[in-house]
Amino acid sequence: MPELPEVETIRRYLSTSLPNRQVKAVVHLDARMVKHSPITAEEICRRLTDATFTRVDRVGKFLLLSVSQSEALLLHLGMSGRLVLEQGAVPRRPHTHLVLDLGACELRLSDPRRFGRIAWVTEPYRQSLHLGLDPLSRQFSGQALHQLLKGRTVAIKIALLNQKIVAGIGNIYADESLYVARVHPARSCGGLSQDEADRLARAIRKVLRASLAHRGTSFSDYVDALGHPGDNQFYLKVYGREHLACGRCRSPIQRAVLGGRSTHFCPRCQPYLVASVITTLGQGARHAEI
DNA sequence: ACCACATCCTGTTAGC
DNA sequence: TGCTAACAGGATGTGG
Repeated sequence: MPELPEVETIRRYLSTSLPNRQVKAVVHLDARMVKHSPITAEEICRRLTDATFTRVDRVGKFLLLSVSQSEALLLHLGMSGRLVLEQGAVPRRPHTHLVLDLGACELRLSDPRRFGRIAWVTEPYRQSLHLGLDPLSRQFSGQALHQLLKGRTVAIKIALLNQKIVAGIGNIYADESLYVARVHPARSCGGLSQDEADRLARAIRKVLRASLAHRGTSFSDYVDALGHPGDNQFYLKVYGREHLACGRCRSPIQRAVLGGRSTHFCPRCQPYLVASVITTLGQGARHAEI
């Protein structure tokens, strides 16, 4: 699933190859992929035709292919989206929903499950997308995270998936980050201490940066803009590792369902009860015995 | 404001 | 072996 590291890997390649390229023609655009767009698929085709890309940005898991100071093509890869630059002679994959003729090559978006999205956006982008902090931005810190989670009751895993709080984390990196931070995924997010929020913020950055260095996680569909898979799936510590030994304590990794999403964690390294509560319970038990 | 749950979609896999 | 049903999940919409 393309999350921040995967989308950023694609962005880095496209930002070296797309700017100054002109769209000779919109060869194909499936209107079913155009969602929450202020203009129709037909109008998107009109604005793209003969337009020249100026820059490529990422906001959370969204890609923004700008054609001017204030207008951009917005792409989201959903679950199974692939965005690749290919020669026109290369056969198109099934479920290809967008094809832009760039002269020397084609930019193609395919997405079997169609959870992705194509839209047109105008400045200011970030406000219109209602996204929270980018975890790789300067503003993201343990203190900022603690503040964002304060007063909420949802499980921390669910909060991390909420793009309005932090933008870019998906199911894989939520589980990986909580494992590194040693925080149980079902803990109420508002109940995290400042120290735990600090650990979690550091873990999120570490996990995302490591994945970026491995050019993303290719668990099922993800490939980069050249069609190559990433390597980070070989470095996952909990995701997809149910029943396998925890790398720290050898306990079997557990899988649970949280908010309808499969959730992987080490029950020993990520205790549901924090140390201070266990101490209190212990004292209570002693009192009870006396 | 916050939260739980349903919805979209198709390829893959588990189960009978 | 071959069919059907369950499962995977990001964002959004609805109802509480």
